[in-house]
Amino acid sequence: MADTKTPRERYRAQVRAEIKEHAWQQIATAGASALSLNAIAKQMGMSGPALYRYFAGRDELITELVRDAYRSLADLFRTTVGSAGADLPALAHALRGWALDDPHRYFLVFGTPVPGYHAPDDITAIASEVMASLLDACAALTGDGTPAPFDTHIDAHRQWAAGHSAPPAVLHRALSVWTRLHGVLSLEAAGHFAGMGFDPARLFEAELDDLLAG
Amino acid sequence: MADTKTPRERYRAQVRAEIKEHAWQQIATAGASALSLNAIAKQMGMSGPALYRYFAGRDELITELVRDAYRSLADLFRTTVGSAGADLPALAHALRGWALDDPHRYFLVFGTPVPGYHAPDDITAIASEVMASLLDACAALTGDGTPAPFDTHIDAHRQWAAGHSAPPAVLHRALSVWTRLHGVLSLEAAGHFAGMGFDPARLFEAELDDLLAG
DNA sequence: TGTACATCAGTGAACGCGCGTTCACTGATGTAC
DNA sequence: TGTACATCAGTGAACGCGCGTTCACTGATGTAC
Repeated sequence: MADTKTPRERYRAQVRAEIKEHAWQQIATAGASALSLNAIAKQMGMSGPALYRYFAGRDELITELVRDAYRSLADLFRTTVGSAGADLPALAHALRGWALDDPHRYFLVFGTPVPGYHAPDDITAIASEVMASLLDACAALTGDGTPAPFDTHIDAHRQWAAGHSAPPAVLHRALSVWTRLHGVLSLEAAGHFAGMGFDPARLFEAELDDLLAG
Repeated sequence: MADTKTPRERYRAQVRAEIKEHAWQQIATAGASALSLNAIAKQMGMSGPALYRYFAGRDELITELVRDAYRSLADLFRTTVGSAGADLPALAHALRGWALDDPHRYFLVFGTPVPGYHAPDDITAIASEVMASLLDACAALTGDGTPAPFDTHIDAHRQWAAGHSAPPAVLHRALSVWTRLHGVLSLEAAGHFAGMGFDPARLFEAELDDLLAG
């Protein structure tokens, strides 16, 4: 009873994975809006309708990709915390690597949502895993920053922290880290610094340093 | 010689404007990738090919929309500086209003660029008008912040500042303001704070306060 | 080990759709004498 | 003021394309006796 999967199940899983690989390749090239089932099938040497054996349709495939993207980020954060401890710079650099590794994947998660699309519950659960790692790293920082008026507000609305018992200053810091890193990364990933001349990596470091000192 | 435009020219300009209005409406609803010439024509009660009297094609229309969006932001910043002075909070709030007024317009300018699309020169010229207002506001701030290692780097790569004679700390601050406000605004505009419970406006204010104090 | 049956991956044709774009043409508006 | 002509907005048909998706079917793989 070493492997309860039948050969057919293993074959199915393999083809599903292959479909997703081609889907990612397509997204990396032209963005999520250009994702096409027929094009994937053609790349795999199959006919279009064959994919319907593996996914109910385009929407299900996209949802699966979003889930995998979140999952990969959550895993990355977890292993980073596991090896480097709850270290904010380590998380920040992990995030940067992940974002620049496949910018379109980053935007699939943190960019404009597909109009009319609402993420299923299990995806928001993975999202709060990511947030939990971030909160841990923020809680481990020594300086808690200066208390701001926002902190009392955030203390009253902390359900997004998913039971994390952190003081409001830490919650505030986690939000700040998220928005500020996203600010630099999304502009860099979208190519908005191209042609400006400076090195985006240095701007990222400067932002991170300020974040740690603040 | 009060108006050198012939009636035909004025009619053309009016129809062009009407086409763009419908285009914006369509973008505001479903994003830029869903923009369709045929759909616009149908909305205007015209046949599809008629639009080719006014735009060479879809690409030219989109370029025109991007230009207008930049133009509207540059004008907004200019009039803000004109009435409130080079006041960073005033610019920040103007930007926030502009972003939330039409999130998809915001993303058309600051989001993922259309794959393979490169902005013509006059658009980057308008973009540096926007940057100039931002630099003015940053230069007017009293505290210049603590000098960072990044400042020497940015001093060596300052061509994006378009001749603005600001010390490196001001350039750095301007970049920081841009990335940080974009971080909060893009996440808010894309709806990523929805369901988290707190008030995005307060987070924006907290970020701005910290930006002014830093 | 062999046979009968069920499961299921994949095909090819088809449907309906909307897209951007071209082309020849009509009919109204403006211009020149 | 009237006539001849040029300009140009808009139409309708057509082209070729790719999309997501359905359906009936073939042929291979696995299962039960």
